[in-house]
Amino acid sequence: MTTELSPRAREIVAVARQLLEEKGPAGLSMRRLADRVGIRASSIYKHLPDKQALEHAIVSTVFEELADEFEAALEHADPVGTMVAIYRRYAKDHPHLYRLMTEQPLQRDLLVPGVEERASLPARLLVGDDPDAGRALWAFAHGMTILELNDRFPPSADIDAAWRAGFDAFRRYAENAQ
Amino acid sequence: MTTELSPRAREIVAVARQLLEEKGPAGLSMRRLADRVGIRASSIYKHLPDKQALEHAIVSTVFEELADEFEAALEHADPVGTMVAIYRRYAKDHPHLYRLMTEQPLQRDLLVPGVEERASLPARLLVGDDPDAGRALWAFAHGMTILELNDRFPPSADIDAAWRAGFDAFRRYAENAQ
DNA sequence: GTCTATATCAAGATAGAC
DNA sequence: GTCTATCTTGATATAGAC
Repeated sequence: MTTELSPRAREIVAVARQLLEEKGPAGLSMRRLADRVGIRASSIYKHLPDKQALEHAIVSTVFEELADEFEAALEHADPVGTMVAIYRRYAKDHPHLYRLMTEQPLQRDLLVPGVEERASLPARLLVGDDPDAGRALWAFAHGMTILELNDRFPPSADIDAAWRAGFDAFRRYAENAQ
Repeated sequence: MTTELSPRAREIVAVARQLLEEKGPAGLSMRRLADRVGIRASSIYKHLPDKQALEHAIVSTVFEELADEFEAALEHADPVGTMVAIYRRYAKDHPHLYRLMTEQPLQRDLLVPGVEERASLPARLLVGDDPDAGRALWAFAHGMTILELNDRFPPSADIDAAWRAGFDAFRRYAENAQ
């Protein structure tokens, strides 16, 4: 459980997160992590059971960070647009974290309880009271984000325009539903 | 270049594809592949320069297969709906192939020339003459697909309904644009 | 075009001393 | 809570004989 992490474990997780952001998933090995922390790889296992736990602890910090930003966006004039912009921005600034967070099934019992819900609650508020449309919008945002990260759009593509088109489609959908 | 693959190389690629589908990316090693083919790992390098080339050869076969299915869908009454259904279905039936195809930047010079375009041409036809909306729809479809594969929707989510909501949003968007 | 043999490197994880 | 030493497993890839 990430909830009961010791202060020392939290330090290690913070270093691991930095390492991942810098070097990518292949760069996050227990040995390299230990090097940065200044201890031996075997010592990490005194603080965290295994690599999976480490990764999920990192993901928890990301969820918390995103949730904070989303909640702050509720104050803005256009919260929906702001949150989508935050989402896109965050992925661009932290591509490896974004991948870690989305590119694999989560083991939810390894997360800090509640963080996933906190980070997804704003998304559920986006499209009126329609959770299905909310998930569809999330899928669109994730699709755009990850396809861009993976360089899957042709060089000629106007990615901003694609974001606008999809966003408009969902906005109109939400308006007509009311 | 995948274009100039020898018949023997093609056999190896076909076995590799099967292996990937069965065991996932971690299961696709040169050794295991060689085992299945009935030769030694080192012999593979007489037919394919490296693993990257092997993976891109597999991806090319997938593009071709998908393109064929998409083009056949043009005959249907509702080609748009049919293609989206094909897309979703294909990913569900071949999750590892789908991941291989989408979860990394492609090195396009390693693909059979033209296959990517063939597979994406139907997608571009979906939303009128608006390539931005077409890309947005693709992003939506990919997002839904990969989030479902990665088990990222909560158990309570009605995934069919989310597909419908997003699809409706884009359909209405396309109708209003005309 | 296949083989044997090997280079090279890396990973996650554990045992047990201190 | 840290260490040394080690286990176990795996990978991609090359050299050179046949």
